[in-house]
Amino acid sequence: MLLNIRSNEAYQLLHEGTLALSRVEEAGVRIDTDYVERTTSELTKRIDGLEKEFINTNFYRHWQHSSKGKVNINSDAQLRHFLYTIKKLEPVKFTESGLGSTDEESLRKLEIPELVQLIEIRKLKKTRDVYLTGFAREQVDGYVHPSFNLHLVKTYRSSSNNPNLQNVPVRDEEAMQICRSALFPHPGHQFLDVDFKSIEVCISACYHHDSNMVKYIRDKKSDMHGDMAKQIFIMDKIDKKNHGHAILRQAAKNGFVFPEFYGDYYGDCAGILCDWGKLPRGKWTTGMGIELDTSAFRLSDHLIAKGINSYAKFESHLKAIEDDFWNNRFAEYNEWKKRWWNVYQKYGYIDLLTGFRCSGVMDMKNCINYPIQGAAFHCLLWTLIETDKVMRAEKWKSKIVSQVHDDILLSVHPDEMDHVKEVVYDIATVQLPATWKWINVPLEVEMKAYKINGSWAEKE
DNA sequence: GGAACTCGCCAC
DNA sequence: AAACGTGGCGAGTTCC
Repeated sequence: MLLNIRSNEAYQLLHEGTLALSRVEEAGVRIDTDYVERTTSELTKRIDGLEKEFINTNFYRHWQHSSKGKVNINSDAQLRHFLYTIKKLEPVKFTESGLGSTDEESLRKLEIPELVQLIEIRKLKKTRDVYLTGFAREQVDGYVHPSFNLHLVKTYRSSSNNPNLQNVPVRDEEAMQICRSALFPHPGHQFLDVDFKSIEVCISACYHHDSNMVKYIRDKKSDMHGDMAKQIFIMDKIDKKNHGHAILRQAAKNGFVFPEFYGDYYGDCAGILCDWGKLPRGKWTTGMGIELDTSAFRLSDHLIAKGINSYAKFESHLKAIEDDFWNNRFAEYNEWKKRWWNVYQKYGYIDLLTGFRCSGVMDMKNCINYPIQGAAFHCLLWTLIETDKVMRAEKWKSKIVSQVHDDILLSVHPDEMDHVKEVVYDIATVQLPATWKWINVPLEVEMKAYKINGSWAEKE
């Protein structure tokens, strides 16, 4: 990756960031090696059992019978050949190089029970082989010391390896429990997680200054995702305390707002939202899709009542919303996107607000996303550097132990907890915006403490 | 026979 | 036409 540094300040950020992250690496994260060993062999037993079950199915026998040599159930190539050439099933999607996909989504959509078993085996193997054995391999005297790199990523974000602590499962409850139960703060400490709230949305506003977007960020009573949920699901109001409303708001956020910000379009959003809501691609009738308030009231009932009774109608509904989103609600953001793309096409590069330059082959989505992702991460990096300075000056027992894009993980001595929180809060929300004058919206952080001596799976 | 590579998948 | 960016693994292929 070409590091193109355009200011002394940018140089200084990387220089100090590298030193601060080397201290994070040195501090390390404690691992319970007995737990890792025990759990690895438990997982192996479970995987062996599941594989025996799988091998006893007619599906597997057919697969083996159709194959020249011994079937390797871990081989996507062999599975692909069996499903799409031997059984002549129609792939639901294709890989980059045009082959039938065998990823989880594809296997689920084929609705073959044995493939669900295979998905479970894949998941457990990944948990065991990538995470648990990775931790065991990398640990030295009961601590892992992941590298945090600042020179590898073309967006000027960071990356992590040996082991990678930036992709430890969290959304999948079972995988999260298994992996994060291995990782601990320093003895007598507790983890503290500091998270910038919607930092990429905030940083995007620093580039485009869209007045409606700035209003959404500044006005705590406004609710962008709630407003989009109202529009997408045709509702008068969204009450965050109502469960049915809350899930619709979440769907609007993950199925429309973020995809649109990243450069996706209404057609994909329709697919994402219908998959999420368990609605089919064709005509909709009563009683379809996920439950809203009660089991009697389903998503299709709600949408049909609003005049949307098919996938096609929902898609054109989203098309109109997208049009309103970019040409009305966030028209200034949209103008910025066009200007930014023109700048790249004319000069061959774009500059981040933090003094770094992105060049090379980029499409329009890259041009929009790189500077936002990079500068957002630089807010985190600046916060980490300044926290590290205070930590050393005041000789804290507490340490910074990890970092991922908009999130800092500390191992905190309980006596220092209140002070650490205060210092980090002040650096992130007061000192940072005061230092980088281009930050034109308030920044917020959320802090979550974990149990004393508790693993990374045990929130307080 | 092993190193180095690509692909596909999947975790964030 | 159609989601940004990573790291790491196993399978399979190619090269020496």
